[in-house]
Amino acid sequence: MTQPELPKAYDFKSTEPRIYEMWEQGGYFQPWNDPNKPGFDPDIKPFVISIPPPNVTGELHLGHAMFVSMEDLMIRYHRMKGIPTLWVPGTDHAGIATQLMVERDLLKTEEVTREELGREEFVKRTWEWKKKYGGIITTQIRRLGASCDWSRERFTLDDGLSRAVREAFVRLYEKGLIYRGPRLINWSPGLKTAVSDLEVEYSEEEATLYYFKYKLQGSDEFIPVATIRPETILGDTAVAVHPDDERYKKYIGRNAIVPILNRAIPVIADDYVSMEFGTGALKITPGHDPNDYAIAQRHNLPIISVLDTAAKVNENGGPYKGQDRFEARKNMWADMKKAGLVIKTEPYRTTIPRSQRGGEIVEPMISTQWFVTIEPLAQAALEAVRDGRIKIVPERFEKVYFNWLENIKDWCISRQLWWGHRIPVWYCPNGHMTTGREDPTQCGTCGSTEIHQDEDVLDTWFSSGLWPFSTLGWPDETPDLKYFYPTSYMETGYDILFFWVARMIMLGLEFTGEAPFHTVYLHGLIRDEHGRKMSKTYGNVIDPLIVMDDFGTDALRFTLLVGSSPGNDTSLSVKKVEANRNFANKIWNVGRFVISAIASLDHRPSTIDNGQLSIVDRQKWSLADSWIQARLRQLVRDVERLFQNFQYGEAGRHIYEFLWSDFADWYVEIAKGQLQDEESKARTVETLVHVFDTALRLLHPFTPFVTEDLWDHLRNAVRNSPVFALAADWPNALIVAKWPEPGEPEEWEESKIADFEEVIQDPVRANRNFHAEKNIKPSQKHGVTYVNPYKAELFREYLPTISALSSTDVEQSFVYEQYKPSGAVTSLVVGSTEIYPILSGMKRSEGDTARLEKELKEAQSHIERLEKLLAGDFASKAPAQLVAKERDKLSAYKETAEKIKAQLK
RNA sequence: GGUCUUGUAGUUCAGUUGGUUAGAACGCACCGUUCACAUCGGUGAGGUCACAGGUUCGAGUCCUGUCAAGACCA
Repeated sequence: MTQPELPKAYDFKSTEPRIYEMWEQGGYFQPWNDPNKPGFDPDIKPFVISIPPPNVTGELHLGHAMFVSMEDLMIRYHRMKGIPTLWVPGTDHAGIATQLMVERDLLKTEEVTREELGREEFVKRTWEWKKKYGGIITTQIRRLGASCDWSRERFTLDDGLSRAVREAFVRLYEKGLIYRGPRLINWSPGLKTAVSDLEVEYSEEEATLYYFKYKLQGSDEFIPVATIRPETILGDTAVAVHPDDERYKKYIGRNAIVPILNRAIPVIADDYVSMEFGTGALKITPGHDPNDYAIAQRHNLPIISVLDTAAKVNENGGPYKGQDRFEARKNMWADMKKAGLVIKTEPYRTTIPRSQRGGEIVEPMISTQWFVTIEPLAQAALEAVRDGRIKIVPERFEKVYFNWLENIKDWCISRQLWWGHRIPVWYCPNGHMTTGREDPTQCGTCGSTEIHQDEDVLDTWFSSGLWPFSTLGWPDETPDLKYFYPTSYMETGYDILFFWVARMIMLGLEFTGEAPFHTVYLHGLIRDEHGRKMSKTYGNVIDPLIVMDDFGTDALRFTLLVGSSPGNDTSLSVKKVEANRNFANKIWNVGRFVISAIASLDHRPSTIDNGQLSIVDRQKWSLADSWIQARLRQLVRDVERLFQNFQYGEAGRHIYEFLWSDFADWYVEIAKGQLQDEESKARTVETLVHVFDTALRLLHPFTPFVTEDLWDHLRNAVRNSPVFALAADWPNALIVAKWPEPGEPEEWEESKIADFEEVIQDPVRANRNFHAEKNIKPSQKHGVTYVNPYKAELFREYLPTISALSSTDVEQSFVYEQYKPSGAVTSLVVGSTEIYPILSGMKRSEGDTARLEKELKEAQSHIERLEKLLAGDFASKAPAQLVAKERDKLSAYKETAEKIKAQLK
């Protein structure tokens, strides 16, 4: 049976879409145990991940590539383990981000603002925008190979999820955990909306500290005060000093006069004021500063707001009314200067609150907003992690999580936007509020029909906080919710631990009574090759789509997965991706070799009579066969252990190492010889198939495309060959092939590995090294004499293998237990083996002697070190096994040293 | 100010119950290719594991401190 020739290089461009199509059409992304289908077994525990929903109108960036690669790996691993596996995909409406995008576009294309368009029309346009561009991100996620169940795709503004949001709001409202009221919040003047504490970023910047005089009423005395924001003087309602401050004690209880406005305000005493800092006196602006707000609460001070929603001075600002906050600052200071109230200004480094979106300076303002009373929710969320119901990987983030929840403030959930879930509360002219699961037609208190709905929408994170269960049908007790909830892992970046993860935990516990997942795995952020943040200004942004075009999805995935460890940032360079493209190509070519070997079995070999495969008969294995099988068994164990510990990168490196260094560089080279021999041919093919098949399975979660495609070719080749029985229980696609099960370590593994190293690897390396050193070309075949007192038999048996791998002449080579060369000939010593290349006219040179001396020195230093070690407390206190190991090492070094000494005589 | 992370080869990083003079990739130097692969093979150079103490028979790994870079929270 002839196989169609595979191309010399792996062609990811044509392969990836074809394979993805095959998976999706094959229904492999759907859980095999499905509560909506016949034959469902509720007792089998599923593995579930909810995708961190990307912005519906977003474009793929490396952050997406990272989480998709990581989650797909987790999903594929569990799927191959035979567990019913569900990965729920979906997108987020991303209130501010999307609204801004649409607004910008409308302004550009139609030159209209959203206000001109009106709310209804604007929301309609945004939906159109979503329909037009909403598919881009999911298409791109598919390109990454994401094996999520697209039949269960959700969007946060879908009817179902909107109903969940409504239900959640109403329940919290009815429980008294949601309230509305004026509070000091963070206001974004550009976006004209409130933002939560989390959406404010603090950056350290150069600012100016303004010192001025707060005159006391009816006197020329004054208290010196400093401020960063002079315009807020307009809203001052007190001057505060420390109660023990000798300088200002006498003024407590008197009145001070607000500059320009000439309002009288009290001088108060409060412990909060630091005597050492600045002038030791503080102006209190409760309307525009959180600390001042707290002080005002303690002292029952009035609160004056001096800015409007655009951060322009309002009617409380007297002459500055209508001026922008920064303009008013300048003008006011000039006026104060004229009035002789200015002391000085000095540069000052301070933290400035800026909007996470857009970067404008956020203004603390008094505003009527909706809040969630967070304390009871936070307590429950703390408890869930403390008692181990939820585990965070890596563990150190638990501390960060505790810290945040222990100091949490109420969550401002209303946003003055149009794109989002509108707050389900209606007001009547009598000031009553009505909420409910259905839209009311009249006021629930007074029955008035003149009701209108709250204009605001909910914070985007309110809906994403419900994501793990809202996507499964909550609040309905759907079959999906019953079976797939709680989910298993929550995998995401540590940057949204508070924004998203903590809120999912709080809301999940509140609404379902259960932790929404049992494990939180946090990955790091991706930086450029020098560890810098990627940003458009630096111009160091790597576009995953271009990388995939150039090197393939597998290469990108492998790079991200292997280059990262839990919770740590990772640097990505295109070079690394290129190297991993080479890895994909390497596997491809190893596959071509294995397949061609299978195809070369043109008749039924005697070794596989009666369907009995020789693979199970270890007696017939060559040393190389045993070695690669032992290494494979080790690999399977290592990978399993590392996966259990979330060490995915390390697992990937092990597989890479095995495939490239062990399998391709050694076993395949040896197999070439074994395939020439009718006696060993079939057994070798079986070994090649078994090892390669297993390795492909292990690698599949990392690089799904190339492994799936190769495995398909492999299976076809096996099925059409005399060794067809090897693939008897293989399924139709690698994606659902059985994950290799680790076996207990067996006695023979270590000894075979040791033999292989001593009899094959070490001599071959020694010969190659010698050839490189002497510049001997592979075509210059020569014989070699090997001398080993313990394993001469093995050396004799594998002399052809050693010779083939080291380009020496097997016919002219010999093996002895004992041997005394005549005269000073070239020699190599490795372990207990002496190697004498047989070369006419090749006498020992100075270089050879120098090399031997260097090796002797090395051996002697080891001997010295080990003798010292074994003479000390190590021998009595260390585990016996370890001591024995070191003793063996010592005697081996001694033997080597003796042999080298003999050579040098 | 508080908490945390990182500091290992020229570069980017591994190195998870402490086990014995440290690994990979890329880069570099030299050699090589008829039959899986130049997206390749072979050989080699390159590190006092930031620094100083401590615990231990034994420390890159644990503890303390210092220095440097960074993150988060105030």
